[in-house]
Amino acid sequence: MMSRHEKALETRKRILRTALDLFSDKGFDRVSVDEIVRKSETSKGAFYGHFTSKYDIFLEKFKEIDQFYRDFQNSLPDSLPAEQKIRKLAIAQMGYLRDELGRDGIRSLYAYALTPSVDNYLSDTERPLYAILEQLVSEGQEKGELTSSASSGRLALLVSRSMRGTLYDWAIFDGDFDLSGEIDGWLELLF
Amino acid sequence: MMSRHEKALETRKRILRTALDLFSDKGFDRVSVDEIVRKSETSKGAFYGHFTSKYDIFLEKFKEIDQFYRDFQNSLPDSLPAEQKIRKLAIAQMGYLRDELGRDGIRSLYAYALTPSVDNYLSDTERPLYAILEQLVSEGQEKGELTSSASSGRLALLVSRSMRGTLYDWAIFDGDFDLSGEIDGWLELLF
DNA sequence: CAATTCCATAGACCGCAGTCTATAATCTAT
DNA sequence: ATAGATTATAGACTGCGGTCTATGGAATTG
Repeated sequence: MMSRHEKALETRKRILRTALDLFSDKGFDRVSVDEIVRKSETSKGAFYGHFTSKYDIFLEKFKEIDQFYRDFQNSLPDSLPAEQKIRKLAIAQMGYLRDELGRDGIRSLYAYALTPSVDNYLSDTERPLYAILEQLVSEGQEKGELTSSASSGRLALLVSRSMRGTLYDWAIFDGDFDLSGEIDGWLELLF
Repeated sequence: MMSRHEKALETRKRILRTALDLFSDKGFDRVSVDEIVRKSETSKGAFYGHFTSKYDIFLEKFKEIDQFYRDFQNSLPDSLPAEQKIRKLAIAQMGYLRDELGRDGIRSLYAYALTPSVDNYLSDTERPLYAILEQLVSEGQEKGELTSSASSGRLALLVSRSMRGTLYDWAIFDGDFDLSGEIDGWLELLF
């Protein structure tokens, strides 16, 4: 027999699975919570017992990107100048987001981050992305490849802001430019 | 006697007035269309007859900024280097938006721009802001003050993207930095 | 094993933006 | 002036994300 707790985990998993399938199938905001609940044969009560919002589920998927960042960082050859590393990371990130979330997903994520009084993921400076960027910037500053006119933390923030700005524009301009090329040209100009 | 048309304009004005008052009073998303309709003694039918959405009303106000840009451009002394002009414009813009829309307003505007299939204002490259920026960039390029490694249109786009990125961050980071200072530091680094 | 507590879930319900339909007042044509 | 077309408006209605309440069965306690 299954314990109450085990059954609950099972329910959670079924909701998550169904939701992510539907999202990737129809796009985030063409899927309603009622539909998720119906298809997973659960209920609103179960849904909101396990997740704080529809977007919360979405974040589960988005958080995979943290692993992607870590893996990518490890795959970078040590010999590369820091500037190149940062640019490569940015390019890879853009490709990843485009393929995994798509314009619709980015749009939903960025809109959600604007919801008031929500601990949104984008503004969480504890994300691995910040740590990785800061480390790369520090490295570049030590080697004298990057300006030291600002702290590594600040430069990392500015780079991440560039990424957000580019992704935001990509979302509002209907994705009619190449994300990777755009961030690359941008960082080239910046450095 | 008032003509049908005149009465309609009157209704439109009353709705607009009431809505903007409520917005500035309580913040955009703490005001419901029902409340606007109740307080202006009209109806949903009237509301959506005159405006395509709740955000549409909001844009009416936002469009005032176009005049602000034009006025500001005219007030800039000719002698100033183009880079300085751009920075001054950016700083003034940030101050204006902070005071006129506030973090709440910016948040709503930026979230709305992400709504699918909406002709949003932010991505409208016909806005005066683009024309002004492009002109200033051209000027700087002619005088050799700015790089010519990219077209004036492209540089203007990148500057405007910087503004959006900064405003977006301001919104998601709870407005806990100084907008004007931030964009100034940013552009300084960029140029 | 019986009594009590706890908690995952079902689904009615709420407030919201936006749509649809009916209607009454005005405008146009004869 | 009257009949018919047009249109601004009222308000019922829909679909949505999210909340609240009730309940049945598992966990805990003696």
